[in-house]
Amino acid sequence: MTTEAGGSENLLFLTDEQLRKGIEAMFFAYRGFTADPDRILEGMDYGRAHHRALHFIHRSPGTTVNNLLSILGVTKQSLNRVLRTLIEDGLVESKVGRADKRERHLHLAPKGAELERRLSDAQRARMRAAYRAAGPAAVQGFRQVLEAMMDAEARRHYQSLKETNT
Amino acid sequence: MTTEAGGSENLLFLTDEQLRKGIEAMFFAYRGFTADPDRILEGMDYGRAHHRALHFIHRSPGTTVNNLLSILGVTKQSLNRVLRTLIEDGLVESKVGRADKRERHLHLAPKGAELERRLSDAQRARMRAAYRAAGPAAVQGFRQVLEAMMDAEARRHYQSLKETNT
DNA sequence: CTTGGAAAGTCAACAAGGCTGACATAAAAT
DNA sequence: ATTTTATGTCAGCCTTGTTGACTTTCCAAG
Repeated sequence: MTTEAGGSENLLFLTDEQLRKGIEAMFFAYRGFTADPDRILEGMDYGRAHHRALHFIHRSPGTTVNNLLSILGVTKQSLNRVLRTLIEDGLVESKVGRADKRERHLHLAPKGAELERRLSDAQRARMRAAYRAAGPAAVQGFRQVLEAMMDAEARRHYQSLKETNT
Repeated sequence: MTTEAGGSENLLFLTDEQLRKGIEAMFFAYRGFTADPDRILEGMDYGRAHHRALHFIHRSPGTTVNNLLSILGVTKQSLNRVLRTLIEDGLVESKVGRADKRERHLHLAPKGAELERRLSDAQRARMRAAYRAAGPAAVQGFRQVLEAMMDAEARRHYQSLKETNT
């Protein structure tokens, strides 16, 4: 109980209003976050679910379907629908595992890598602009709060994605 | 061009890897952000869309349908489906405008206020925990980056929502 | 070697919540 | 008097999530 009603700046900002404002920030920002890729995808036969699959296959080449399922947090039926079209259309390659032939290892084919790059470029451009506008200290705080907001399992996945330069 | 390739800590962190990590943080954190209210709503006849409507009606009592549409960024048909059930079930009251009788002004009825509070309590609890874990400085950065990530119109809406104590 | 169970895939059906288009009504504005 | 605005509603479609049932493949333990 070191920080109960003492009102160090540790607690002062935790009013309901402040928390609601944070909630609204998440809501509005997430819309912006998805807006650019969504615009690119509309008209194509793909949607946000395809984008997510491409993103994580790009990030973890050779990942298995099961691993991808657990990262994305959807059912295999839901992912399969998305993955099937990506494979059929030649954006993703599915290779039978060498050690365990039940597993499928997923890689981006050139077409998939190209679409992923287009989507990612757009999304990173917005993220870069936001980072620049807010500054380096803000970015650190941004990441800290988001990480603390994740469920434990999501945080595990998040942390295990490599980052070359923190 | 004061900060081009100079590598002050202004730009060093803007590698693609860092930006991707930010993108992933948004993805995983948003899942956590919606998880608790979603759990409360499952089994009820309501979903995330109902939650959003309740939230913003609570925040702006007496708001019109058109204003709510513009905040939520959906079509009137989509909102109407949600709003109709909330009104029929007695969670939301729709009052014909006094000045302009075409408008409907929306308020939470007691039942609606109670559900909104349950949902908000859960969501605020997670936000509070994340804020506490990350600390006050991080919170400021979090909000700055999110605000910079919004589309201009969303930012307008965001900023016009009152906050008693920044 | 057989068998249990994990990994993957598929089919069917359904729900939430987006969307468009068309149309109706009331009231305000011109 | 006419047009525009705010709202509501019907019908139909799409994406992306869900459950449940079932099959095939194949590793690994008995």
